[in-house]
Amino acid sequence: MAETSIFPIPQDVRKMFIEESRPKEEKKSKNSESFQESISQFIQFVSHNKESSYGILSICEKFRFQRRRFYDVVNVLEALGAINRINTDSFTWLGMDKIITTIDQKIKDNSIDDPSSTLDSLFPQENKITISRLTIRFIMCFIALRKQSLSIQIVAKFLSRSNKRFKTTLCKLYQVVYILINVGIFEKRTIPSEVTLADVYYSHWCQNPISGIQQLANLDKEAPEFIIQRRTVFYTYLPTRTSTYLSDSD
DNA sequence: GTATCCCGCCAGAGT
DNA sequence: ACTCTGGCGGGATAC
Repeated sequence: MAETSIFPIPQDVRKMFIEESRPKEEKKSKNSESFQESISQFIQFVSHNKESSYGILSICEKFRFQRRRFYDVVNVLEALGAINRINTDSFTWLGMDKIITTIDQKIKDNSIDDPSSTLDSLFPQENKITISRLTIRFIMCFIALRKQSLSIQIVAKFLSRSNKRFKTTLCKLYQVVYILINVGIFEKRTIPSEVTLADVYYSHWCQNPISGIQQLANLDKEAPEFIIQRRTVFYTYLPTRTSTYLSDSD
């Protein structure tokens, strides 16, 4: 009897199937309100405990994250600078306050407040739709437009304007929103399709005076013209005649 | 019908 | 070879 393998014994039980194989128990409702809980409990935990580093696998188990989902959470938080990945299986928690810093830096690096920056220059092509890049871009939309609320549909339409991957972009934006709501960056949604930036962040990123330009009123009304201009372009990306159903293309 | 988001396949990257 | 990562988007569910 050579190697073959009647049945390869799961040598590494620790990994794989942390959650993947659990839905054996009949149908058990339909969804997992646990994902939300997992996220907030995780944030809670990690904000208090000041440990040098955490293991991805152990966190998954501890908070019952489906592995695939935890990667999403980590990527979003890492993009925002709250987490730093050390290596496979471990990361450090830098803190929620790092988010402000991270975005502030992006604002500078990308000349978001430069009147000569147009929407197209600020949001270039994007073939791979990574959740981390979408996270940053989405937040940048609020800042570039100086808006506290945006329609997720239009944002998806706008961000996918070149790659034609509306469906995928929209799905991912929803994932990002879902996570960021539980992290406190976005507020709970009330109006369908509308996503609102939490006050603290809105006032920090969107109500600060723009460098060169005159002080601006924090009202949607009296924004500098270049902001108005961007908004005009942005709202060109029509209110999709709905369709999560029309997969990509078109 | 539309808005949300659950879910996991499978292709690449990493070791 | 293997495992780890995460792009991708079908399709179920909620409203």
